[in-house]
Amino acid sequence: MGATEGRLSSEDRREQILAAATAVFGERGYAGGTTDAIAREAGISQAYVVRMFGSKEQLFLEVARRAVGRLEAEFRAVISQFSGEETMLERQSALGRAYGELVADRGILLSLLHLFGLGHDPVFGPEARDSFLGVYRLVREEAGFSPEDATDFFARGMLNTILLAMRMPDRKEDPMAFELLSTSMGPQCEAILALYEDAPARA
Amino acid sequence: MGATEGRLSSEDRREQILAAATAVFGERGYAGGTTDAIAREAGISQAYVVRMFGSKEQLFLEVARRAVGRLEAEFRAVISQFSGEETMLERQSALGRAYGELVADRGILLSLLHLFGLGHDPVFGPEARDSFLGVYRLVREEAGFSPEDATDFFARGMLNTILLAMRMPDRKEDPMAFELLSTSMGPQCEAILALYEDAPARA
DNA sequence: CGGTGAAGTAATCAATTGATTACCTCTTGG
DNA sequence: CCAAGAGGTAATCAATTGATTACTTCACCG
Repeated sequence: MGATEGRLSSEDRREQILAAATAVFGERGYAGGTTDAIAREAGISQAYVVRMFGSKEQLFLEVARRAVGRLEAEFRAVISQFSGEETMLERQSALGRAYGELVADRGILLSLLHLFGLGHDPVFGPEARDSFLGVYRLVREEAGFSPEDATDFFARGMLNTILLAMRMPDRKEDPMAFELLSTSMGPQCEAILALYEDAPARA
Repeated sequence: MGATEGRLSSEDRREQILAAATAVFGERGYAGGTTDAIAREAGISQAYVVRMFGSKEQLFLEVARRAVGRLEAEFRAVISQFSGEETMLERQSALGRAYGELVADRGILLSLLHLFGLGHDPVFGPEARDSFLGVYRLVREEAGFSPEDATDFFARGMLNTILLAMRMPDRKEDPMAFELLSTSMGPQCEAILALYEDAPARA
């Protein structure tokens, strides 16, 4: 995301800022992510970040809504392929792979995790609950998961996301950590660890 | 935690500040939790909070270490009761109850969750990974869980913690939310929801 | 051309916040 | 009593940060 690009259309710039904000909020959370860090990541001025979205709060809301949108879109794409002939296990791993795809755009899942930590907030709290329930409803009703299967699926997803948030892959040489990572992430473990190698490490 | 108490010994005051900090950091996270909010919660001056612990960073470190300590202590207490005759399911629900106990002191689990979100941080990142691996090791080696059982156990714990962090119990009248809560928390659901009623809501 | 509107920024502001300092106020032992 | 040390705070600082404003630059159209 260097500063090498010249002028962009409002629409393109908007996308670029959203991408930068997703990365920054994903790493630092809402309170910890500054509009200045986002601006630097996008190669523009801090003033423009704020002006384009009105406020940091609005920007985070858009980041969160995009993230949920991507998650739901990815799930729906998989669900639409269901024939009704699959075993439950097949459905579960298909959705699991969809989830795995999202790891590539790491900020998406991490931003959502940070959103979920803001339940106390009068703005983000309701947003978090609505978002989570929306995805749960999707998996229950459209993917046809039982309450137990859906809960297991989300539980595993949350553990995987937290392992990424804490950068557990940094410890993959530790046998205990590797066991945990590969047990939790299952067959996608290798792919995810590989993806993770090019971690920005823009701490 | 009113301001009704007079002078306390350094030791008592320290405990009180740690309790206040656990609650505040649990709700707002590290970046979002101010030393001033902690001071108000403890009924003392902001200056004293900082002076007692040297820095906000040190304070959060102590909060996090205490939280992990409590979690491990609770687990060890349960594990020490194991006879070697239980089924795996019995062991799992015994540890699950131990986890449930900690919900009473809600800040503990939520502070840990926020710690886990700080994997990028040069100080808190390593702390988070060490802490998590320490508890995992405990469950694997001392409680005798297989990698799969341990992973399932942690996955469920993470989902439960996130549901608390996002205040999903506020939505318990929504059938979908209630289904999710009761499926994830299992038999302890009622007790946890009851505990949650007296949520401080000190947003 | 020239001017008009969109893209973008430098400069600056006001509020917040972690930290520091100098001071106050009890208690307690000699 | 009184000195000394521990508990504790008011006042203040410097840095950070989200937001605002006035300005600049550039593309394009008539």
